Amino acid sequence: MGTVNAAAPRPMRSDAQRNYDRILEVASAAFAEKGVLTSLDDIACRAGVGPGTLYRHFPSRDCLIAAALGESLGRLDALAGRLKASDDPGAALDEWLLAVANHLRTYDNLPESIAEAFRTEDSPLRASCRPLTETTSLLVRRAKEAGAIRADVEPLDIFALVSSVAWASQRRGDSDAGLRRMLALATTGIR
Amino acid sequence: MGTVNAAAPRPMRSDAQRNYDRILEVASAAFAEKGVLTSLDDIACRAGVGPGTLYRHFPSRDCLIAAALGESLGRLDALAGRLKASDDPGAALDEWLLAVANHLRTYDNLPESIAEAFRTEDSPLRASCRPLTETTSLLVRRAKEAGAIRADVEPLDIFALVSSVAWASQRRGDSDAGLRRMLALATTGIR
DNA sequence: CAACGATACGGAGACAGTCTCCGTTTTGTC
DNA sequence: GACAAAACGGAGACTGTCTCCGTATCGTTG
Repeated sequence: MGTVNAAAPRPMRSDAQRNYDRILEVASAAFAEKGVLTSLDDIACRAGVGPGTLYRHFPSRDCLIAAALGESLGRLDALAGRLKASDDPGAALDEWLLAVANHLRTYDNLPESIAEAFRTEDSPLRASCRPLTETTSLLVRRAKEAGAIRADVEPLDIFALVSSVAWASQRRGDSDAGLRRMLALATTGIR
Repeated sequence: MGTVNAAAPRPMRSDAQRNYDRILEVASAAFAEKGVLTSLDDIACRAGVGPGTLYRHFPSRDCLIAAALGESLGRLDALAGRLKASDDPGAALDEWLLAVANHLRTYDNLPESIAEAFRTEDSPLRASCRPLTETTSLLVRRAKEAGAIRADVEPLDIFALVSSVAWASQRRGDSDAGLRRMLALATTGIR
């Protein structure tokens, strides 16, 4: 073909970009303050746009959540890079799981949304978790090879375990220390 | 005083009793089929009563859930009786925790509702869990005394752990075997 | 058994949230 | 500056929650 390739993503129009940014900014704040179940119309309103505009940019709540999670995800990614180079696979996995659990607590009710997203094939929120599950898989494999954890636990089980601990600690309003404790308790069994 | 005691709970009027029963019956079926988040107006409709009637009998969704849980709770209570008499505290606790986890999976989304109920002092749903947490405390104490589990874990932590496993296994659509596996994995740490 | 007060019913409708449709406005290009 | 494409925004359809109050039913009493 003549054109370079499939999606030539022509840049957003300036007003569109501006609105996109404003919505994202307001949404992040709202999610942080009231959890991911906040009214979307309300977010649109606070961002000074109509509901239609919000839904055009982010067709579903999950899209918006996924976008708002970008920053936290970036931090996780940086950590992942460091941990992949670690020479203590057991400790690396521990640190990673704690970081993932904390990520899941970024917003109230986030664990529920993510768990739900995992039930539908093409959820944007699930897609945003991709690097997260992949890193988990890698670190689990390394830990197994190093004999730091049992050979018969699957990465997905571990992810589920961490999610559920994040869920519980959020429901209980636990502190960071509380999360750490629960996570340690729940993950003892993988060793 | 002359009267027997405080609340002389005069019996329901016959039509009220009939409606109460019908609502409960329909609600149980609806919860079992579609989870505890089903539309209450819809339940009222199917029970052949107006929304007002439903809300008079069960002022909140939690009230209705608590009432619908009665049967499962009865079964748990019977099991509790047996386990309290067991001479193997470790095994008794294991069996109990599995039963509790299964109870929490009675309806879809029940773990969320219960976790939420635990955040408000006078929730009817929380009240309905009372015998459940008490039995857990007792069995945990016995298991500690027998040296079957660590002395530094609290009953509430264990309850939270079981809840979160029930939550996760429900979100994943796990089978009974799956639940059993996850529960074993998550509770290894208490030993 | 009639009549009356207490009890309970039920549905209209207020309210909140989601999401869409389409007439209008803004943008960027020629 | 004019035109087409892109984007806006808000009215409103729809769903679910929950209440209020005029009406119906029940059970008791004379």
